[in-house]
Amino acid sequence: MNIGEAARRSGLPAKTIRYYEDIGLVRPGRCDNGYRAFYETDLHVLAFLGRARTLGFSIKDCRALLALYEDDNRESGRVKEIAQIHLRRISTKIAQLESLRATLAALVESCDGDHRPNCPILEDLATEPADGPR
Amino acid sequence: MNIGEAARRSGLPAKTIRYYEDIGLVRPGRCDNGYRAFYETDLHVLAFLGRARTLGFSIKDCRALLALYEDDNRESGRVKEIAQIHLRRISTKIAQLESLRATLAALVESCDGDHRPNCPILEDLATEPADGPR
DNA sequence: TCTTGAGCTTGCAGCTGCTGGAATGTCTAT
DNA sequence: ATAGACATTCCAGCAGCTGCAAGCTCAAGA
Repeated sequence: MNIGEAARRSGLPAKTIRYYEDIGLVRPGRCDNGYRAFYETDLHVLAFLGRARTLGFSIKDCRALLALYEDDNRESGRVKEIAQIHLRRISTKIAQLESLRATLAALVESCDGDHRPNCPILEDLATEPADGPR
Repeated sequence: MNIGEAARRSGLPAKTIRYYEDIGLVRPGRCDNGYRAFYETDLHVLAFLGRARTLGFSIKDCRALLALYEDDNRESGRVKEIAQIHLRRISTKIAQLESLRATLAALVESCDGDHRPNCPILEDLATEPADGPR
C-alpha cells in the first residue's frame, strides 16, 4: 500500500511516517515508480510507534522498544526497565508542575487583577531569585 | 559590567543572555571594545526573565510580562490574565501526565520483568490504537 | 616586551519531533 | 489532453537554548 493508506490505517500523518523512515524506525519497500510500499508488518511497526509516542516515550525509547519488540529472545525485564525509567520521568515532571502550579496559583490569588498597576505577580518576578529546578 | 558578571549575578548563562538580546528581551549597551555593558536595570530584567522562565512562562509570555513590568500605567488585570492562562495550561498538562502515568503504571505492573520474552507492555504497544490526546 | 590565559565577540550547527511549503513527478478518470 | 489527487525530495522553521570554532581584548606574570 502507498503512504496515504498507511497513514490512514496507522493514524500517523504521512509526513511523520516519512520522518520515521528518515531516522530508520521503519523501512518500507519501494515500487518501481519510487513510491513507498508498505506491508502489514510495516503497519504494525507504525501502530507500535504511534502508541508508544502517545504514551510519551521518546524516539530513542521507541527505537529500543522496537528492537525488543522485534527480538524474539528479548528479556521482558529490559522492556519493563525502560518503561519504569519513563514512569519515573513522568512522575518527576508531574511533581515539578505541581510545585509550579502551587507557586503560580498563590501569586494569581494575591493579585487584584483590576485597572490599577499594583501587581504582586510582577513584584515576585522582579525580586525572587531566578534559580531553582530548571 | 561585562556579560560574565551579569551572568553570575542573574543566574543565567552568558549564552542565554546573548540569546535574549538577539530576540530583543534585553538591550545592554556597548563599550568601545565591543563588549556588552550591563547596568542594574538590565540585571533586573534578566532576573525577571529568569524567574518567569523558571515559572514556566513562554518567551512570548515573558515578552508580554516584561512590557507590563515596564509600563507604569499597566492594569494588573492583564498580568493576572496571562498568569491564569498559564496556570490552566499547567493544570491541563498535569492532568494529561497523570492519565499517562496511570496507563503506564498499569502496564509496568502487569509485566513480570524477567528473563523470558513474554511482555504485556509490548503487547499493548503493538495492539492498542495509536490515537488519543497528542 | 612577550606570552599566557581568561573572557569577550560573532556566526553557524545541532538538539527534539515533527510540520509546512515548494517544485516536481505519477496515477487515474474523464 | 488534462485535471486533480496522490506521490517524491529538499529546505526551512517551530522553542529555547547550547556547543563549537575562529578570532578579538585585556590583565598579569616572566
